[in-house]
Amino acid sequence: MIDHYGDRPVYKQLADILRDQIYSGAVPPGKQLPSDLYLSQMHRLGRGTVRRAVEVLQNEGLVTRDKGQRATVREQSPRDVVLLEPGDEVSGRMPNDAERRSLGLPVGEPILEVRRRGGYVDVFPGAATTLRVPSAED
Amino acid sequence: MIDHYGDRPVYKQLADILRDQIYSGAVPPGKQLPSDLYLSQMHRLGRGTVRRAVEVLQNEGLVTRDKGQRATVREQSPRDVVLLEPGDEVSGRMPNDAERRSLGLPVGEPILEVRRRGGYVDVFPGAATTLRVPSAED
DNA sequence: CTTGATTTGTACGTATGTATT
DNA sequence: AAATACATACGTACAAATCAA
Repeated sequence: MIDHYGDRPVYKQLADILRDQIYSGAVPPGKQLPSDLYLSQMHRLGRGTVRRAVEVLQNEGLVTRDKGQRATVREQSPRDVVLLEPGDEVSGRMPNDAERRSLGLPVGEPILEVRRRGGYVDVFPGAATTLRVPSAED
Repeated sequence: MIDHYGDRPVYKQLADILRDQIYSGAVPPGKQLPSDLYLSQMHRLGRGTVRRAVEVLQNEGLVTRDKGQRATVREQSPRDVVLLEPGDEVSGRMPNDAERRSLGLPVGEPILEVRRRGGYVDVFPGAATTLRVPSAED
């Protein structure tokens, strides 16, 4: 239940509820969350508050949102495997808006940045890429 | 200038302006952005629209926000170096709210997830960690 | 140290436009 | 064509943290 008098903001409480439903499988990948209107009536909240809650999940990479469609639970992306080389250095960061568009990334997906020995840098979508350190078998 | 009649939403236009000021060094790391009130008057926008713009930059990891303080441009974190091993696999994702708190991560910082050969998983803050593939010198 | 001003955070409501069903 | 649903943008109000005198 939503507690309007507690310390935790209402929109985070709703985000917690919806996140639990996703983690538990009650709303599995590919399925949609209820509409803004339904959630706002169900929990007696303003629509803006509901939207903030869903936005939290979007920024966590759990759901995608498209205009006119209800928020959809993200499926696990098929991962490209990229082999790393000795001396490579990996870090993570969020893309800016232009990068996200040019790489076709959904909101909530980070970038893996690989700095190669030569000095140049490769970027990969964080949730759709596995960077692998070669072992004897490779 | 903000174009109220263009296709690009106003809050993204303002985010673009502020992002440029950060990238260009006009507002360097450690310095603060102008207040909501200043920006809303300067650009003739509602405060909510300004806050959405700054939120964009927060989710990109460019600024941190704390109640009562203006948004601050993030400094480059000192990076811990972690050595990878043969067979390790690296991917990236966003933390959920609980993870972010327990790891002490700012909003907009992704997690680097390292799956080790043995099967267990280590997580590191994406912007404060360099994962290094050992080379001959190491 | 205390007070008052500034500033952010949350939550509500309303309205309009646009995409999907 | 109509109903549903999301996206944007405005406004108001109050609480809480910070800052400055």
